[in-house]
Amino acid sequence: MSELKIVVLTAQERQERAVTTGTKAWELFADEPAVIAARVDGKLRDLSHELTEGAEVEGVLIDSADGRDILRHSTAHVMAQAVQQLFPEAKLGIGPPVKDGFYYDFDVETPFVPADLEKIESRMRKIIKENQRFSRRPISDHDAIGELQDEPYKIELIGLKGAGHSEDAAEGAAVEVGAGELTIYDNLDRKGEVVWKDLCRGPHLPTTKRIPAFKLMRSAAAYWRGDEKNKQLQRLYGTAWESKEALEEHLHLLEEAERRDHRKLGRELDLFSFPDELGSGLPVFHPKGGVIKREMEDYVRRRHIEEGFSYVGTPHITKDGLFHTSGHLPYYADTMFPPMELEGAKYQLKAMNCPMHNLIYASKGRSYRELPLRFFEFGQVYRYEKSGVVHGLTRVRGLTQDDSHSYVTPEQAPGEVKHLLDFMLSVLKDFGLDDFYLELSTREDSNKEKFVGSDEDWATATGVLERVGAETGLELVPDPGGAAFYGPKISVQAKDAIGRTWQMGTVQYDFNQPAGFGLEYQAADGSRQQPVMIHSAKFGSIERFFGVLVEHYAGAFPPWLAPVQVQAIPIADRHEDYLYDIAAQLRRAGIRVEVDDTDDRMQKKIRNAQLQKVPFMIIAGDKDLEAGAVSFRYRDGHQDNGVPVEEAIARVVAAVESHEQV
RNA sequence: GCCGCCUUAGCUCAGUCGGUAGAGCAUCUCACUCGUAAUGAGAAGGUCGUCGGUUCGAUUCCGACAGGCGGCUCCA
Repeated sequence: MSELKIVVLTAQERQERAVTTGTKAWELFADEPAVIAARVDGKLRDLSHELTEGAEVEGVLIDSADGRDILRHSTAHVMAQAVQQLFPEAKLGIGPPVKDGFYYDFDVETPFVPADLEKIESRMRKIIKENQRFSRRPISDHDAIGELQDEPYKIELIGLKGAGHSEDAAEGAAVEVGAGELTIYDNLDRKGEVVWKDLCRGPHLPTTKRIPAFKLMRSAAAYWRGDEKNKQLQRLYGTAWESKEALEEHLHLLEEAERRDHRKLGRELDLFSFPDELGSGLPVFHPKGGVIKREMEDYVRRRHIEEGFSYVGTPHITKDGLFHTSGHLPYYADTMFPPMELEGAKYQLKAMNCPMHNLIYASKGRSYRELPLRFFEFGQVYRYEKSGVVHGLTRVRGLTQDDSHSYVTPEQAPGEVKHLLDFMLSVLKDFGLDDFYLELSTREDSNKEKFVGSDEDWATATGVLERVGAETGLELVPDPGGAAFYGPKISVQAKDAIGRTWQMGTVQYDFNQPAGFGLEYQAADGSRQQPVMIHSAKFGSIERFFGVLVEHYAGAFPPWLAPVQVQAIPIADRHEDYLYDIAAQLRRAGIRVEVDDTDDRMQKKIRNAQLQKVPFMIIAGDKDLEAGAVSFRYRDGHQDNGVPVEEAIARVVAAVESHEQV
């Protein structure tokens, strides 16, 4: 038997080894149970992969990103097998790993119900116990089509791959057909007989028993190949992890997210509500939510003025001609509330502010000396979002944008984009969000009719955003096809306290609307030139940002945002006057303070303040009165007793002014 | 918009295999005045989401609509 020279890579070293011909990858990792696949010459392979001369091999650990994907993909196969055993008529769609889990789509007569998930889950446990082997088998397109006669969706994928479209077949389709030759994975029982099979690129775990922990999460419908014109399949979502502990941790994180849900906290903390009488997606802010909203607005208005913006105001409704001029109507009509007819004209609710700002720009002749000219307002807009997408404060039908438009010369554009990005990031940081990445949304060349403007203009605009985005040093993730019809955009994605990302503000480069509105300025040489306008919203929408803040802080806002900053609690009635006096002093210092003079017991008052997540409790009894002091209790339960009144007030004021969390 | 599920007091939820409903918290009243997460007693509060149908009778069964939840598609 001849020898092969191979290289085994680990994080630490590169080890050259000689092995006999026919050696499989698993033989290198036989004493490493956490290795569930191999990376051979940079490509992920099954452990059963046969090594060739010169191969560079690295073990893939089950708890690595690739390892988890493989684990989840294999678990998806187990689920699909269970489904087809229980529902033999189910046809297979696509079953890829996704963030934190996996799904598999099925075409079934009747949608799955929760009880089905339990049945499927227990069948999956049985399959896992059977220790089925995942066995890879290359196959020609022709033979695969013959073998998969009962799986019409798989055959469609093969057809698309044959036509060279495997990558756009559907999100996740690549895990089924990939590029190059097709493979089928056979699930073999202990006797080596094929019990199930699926078209799949792999790689997979060696056997089903290598799935340490999984759980089915929910069922939902999903359009075949992600297109709403196609049939809806039934999608089952599950998750799988390298250990029971990791699964528990994941489930715990989901619970934590539920605990932070802004819809729940909004009710509990009396911040806002969605009265049915108003209609879906139309929030009202209660007094406590109003405090937070006003603090946000006051802050961001002041910052805009500091950054050279002029505060302007525009109406909520306009004749529809304006949106024809701006070019919105052909592209955006579906998302706008339908027009109302009055005096022979059609009036529409405002869905975006930019056209109105353009009118302010156009209200008089403009000189190059005025540029950059920056307008800003809290523009309330109304968008007829499809009923199924409305979601708490993060997706509403009536929203307020902290919307600005900078009118600049083409030469000034890169500088202004940078100005806006830096500004936006500093705003987010002041609200306690400091982990970001950027997304660059561009035109999709294959779908040009969705976008207005020449290739040259798009290239210029995209180039500017890309360059400036890169200069921030933040990760810049491409989002082809995500641009507005009038120009490309950069959006800021912020990570919250438990690692979820939210789309916040945007910067958009627009060369179309200035042309549509005939905007111009007189240049130094006396000629008339067209400005570039740059749209930007720092929060994005006040409502969404509000919702994100609630979840980020889990309702425990830093003092400067907290609706009630100080809850004063007397030990007994006789201490109330003392606290009224301190409260008056705090109010004069601009602090939002309440004295709890209900006839609850003092323990109950503390509980209530705690549940309302008030940052400072100031408690006073006989001891404090004597000493001219108060006692602090913080949200984490820790106390600071006997603090002189003056010092106590200074402490609260300092915390509010510094925007710090306590 | 599409698929599935859900809607009982302000909130969280029981319940009625078809005979018009109950708890805890919150609210109000009274008593208690208390040192760091729930004092006690009492009262009040619901045309069981809306509208139709079936039925002697519907909160319960059926349908439509509205609102919500989880996804898909879309998006600030």
